[in-house]
Amino acid sequence: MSRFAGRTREYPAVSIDRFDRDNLRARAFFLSHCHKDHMKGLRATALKRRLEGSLKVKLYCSPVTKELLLTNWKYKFWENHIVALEVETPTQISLIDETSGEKEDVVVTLLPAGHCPGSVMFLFEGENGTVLYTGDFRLAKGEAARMELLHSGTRVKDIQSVYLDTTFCDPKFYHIPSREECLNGILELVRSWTSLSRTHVVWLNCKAAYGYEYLFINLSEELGIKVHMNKLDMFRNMPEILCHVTTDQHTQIHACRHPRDEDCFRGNRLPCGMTCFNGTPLHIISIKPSTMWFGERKKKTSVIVRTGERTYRACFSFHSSYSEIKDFLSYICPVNVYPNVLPVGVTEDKVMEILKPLCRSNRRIMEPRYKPLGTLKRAHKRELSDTDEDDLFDSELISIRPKIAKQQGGEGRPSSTGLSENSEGNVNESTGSCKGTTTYTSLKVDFVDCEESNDDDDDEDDEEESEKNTVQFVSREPDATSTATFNGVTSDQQESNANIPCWDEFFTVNKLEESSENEDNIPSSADAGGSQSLFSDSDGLSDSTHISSQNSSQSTHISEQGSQGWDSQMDTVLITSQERSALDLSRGGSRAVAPVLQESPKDTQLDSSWGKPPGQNRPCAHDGACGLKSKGCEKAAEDGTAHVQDVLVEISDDSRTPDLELRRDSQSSSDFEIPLTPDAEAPHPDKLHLLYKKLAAGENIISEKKVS
DNA sequence: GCGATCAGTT
DNA sequence: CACAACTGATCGC
Repeated sequence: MSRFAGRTREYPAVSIDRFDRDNLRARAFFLSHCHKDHMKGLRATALKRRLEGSLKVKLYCSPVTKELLLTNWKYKFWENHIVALEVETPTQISLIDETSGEKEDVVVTLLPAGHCPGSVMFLFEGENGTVLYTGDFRLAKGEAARMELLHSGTRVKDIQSVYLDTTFCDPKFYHIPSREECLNGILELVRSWTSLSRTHVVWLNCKAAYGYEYLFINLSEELGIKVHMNKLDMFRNMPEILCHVTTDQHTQIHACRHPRDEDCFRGNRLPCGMTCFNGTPLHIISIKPSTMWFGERKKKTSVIVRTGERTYRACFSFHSSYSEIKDFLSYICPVNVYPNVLPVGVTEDKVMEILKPLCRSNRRIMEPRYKPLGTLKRAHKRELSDTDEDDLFDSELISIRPKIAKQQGGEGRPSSTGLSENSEGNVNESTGSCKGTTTYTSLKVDFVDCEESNDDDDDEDDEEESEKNTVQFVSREPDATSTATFNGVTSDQQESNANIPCWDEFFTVNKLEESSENEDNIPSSADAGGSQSLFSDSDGLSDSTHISSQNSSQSTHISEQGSQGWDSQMDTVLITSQERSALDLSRGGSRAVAPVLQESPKDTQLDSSWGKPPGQNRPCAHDGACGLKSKGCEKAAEDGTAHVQDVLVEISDDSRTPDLELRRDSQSSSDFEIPLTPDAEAPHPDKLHLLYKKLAAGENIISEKKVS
């Protein structure tokens, strides 16, 4: 949940995603997306009064968000006070204080956030610097690099502060399967079930919130089956969504809800009341989208987990994973970063320990003396602000540009973002910065899923036993060791940074190494540390993932989980990924698996999944709607990375309980490689080494590689 | 009675 | 596990 209090330090005259208390005095309001936790106070009487007493106060949001908001009668009163701003279109807004007449201009740009229909990030540019408020977002690795408006010429804009969605900013959420992978897993499961007969239907147990639309669209497009919903008037002006959903209950895919929908399901009834088709009882399975994550080392596993005789859990995430967050932030490389969310059980200090190393001023901290290095990386004008800490802005900002002193007070409300990073800081724990982090380690914990399968403690009671057979995955990856590290963050980051050499690592490797065990969290740099391996790369292979794109690949596979390994009874299993190939499949599984589905349409589409439905390219809503830009999609297509290779489905006994085994190729991808820095070329390991040596010796190397 | 908050559920 | 919502109880205006 967002703990952002509504205002940024730089532009306190605007309130974003919070409309209560002091925010009522804002000169302009911004709404990043239509989820309740970002709409606090939006329909309160205090705000209504505020609107009545003003001619100028407006609420700015994307066209899709406006549509979704106004469709709800409770927000109808906003009708004459909302201004929809086109996505990716810089717009100047004058912030006028109606009592004093004071005016301040800012240019705001909406950037697609990939969180739910209409979700955007807000980029503010004005006298107090450039500020990015991300709202909630899910952007794959490299996505920031593709956003033109985050750049100025070939470089990333000089961003003063980023107010970041840190929902999964904890090493335990290191990897979350890509949208493509998740979508394909669900698609194949739904396909295998619904193809058995007209009475085999699927209930998508989705939460009452926007964000699943791209799933519905894709299932409908691929299978030709519309998705049943309770109502769809909110999409009346969004044809690309509307044509894939229906209020007709006679369909095989349902996403309808009922207050007691779980009970309905247990009684073999759909939430909408359907129980049979032409007199024949329905065979219903439920698929519950939920977040599944994997620690750095264990990135394998299926994106679908069977949790009961007729129940499945499918991986689905509205937020970026830890590695995606780090990739995003390190690419932006702002002077300051403020977390909008604190992951459960994580303190602000801990989050800041992770984020600060990815910001400009901090780099200094890590290697104070070698400032020159910094220049190596980015040509920006960076100034050295030093104080990393406290004054986040002041000193630095000032140096950079004329900034207004005023706000300090503003900060007063710091609650929201926390800020004071250190001030309060307790920091300490770890002292050694990096290492400290390591602790998180709970590596082992990362896993997740499997448990359910085995024990099933929780959820579904009923069926447990049967299930056992089902679930699966798990596997472990043998070597993971060092490699993993490397792949993980490190590579990402590097990629994102356009292969910028990492000086720190060069010098810190050793230590890092030691800690390697837990590395996940090590600050990026640290990861990089692993870089040695980078060079050697040998191991890298094991996971190959990183290199190219990766993530997708991993996703699916197995997970380690030492605990129960596969032996358990899984009949199903699914694996995926290449890696798997590496492993031998011989798993002790019990039953044979019959390949049922042939290949899926290969290319078809994953891409479209998100973005725009292929067929239609109507620009509008969807950018917002889907969040992702088509560009990305296309790119994926080009790479040809994303495909589902084959799927195996095992139908265990009767048709009713299909165990599915899906095997997917890892290559699917979600990410493609993208050179982040346009002109940069990948440094050759040897060269890098040389460079570092020179640098260490104080020699000049500039001419050589000037990045960007 | 409405709204905000909190705990518990899903 | 988490998210985003919903439900119900409590408290205050």
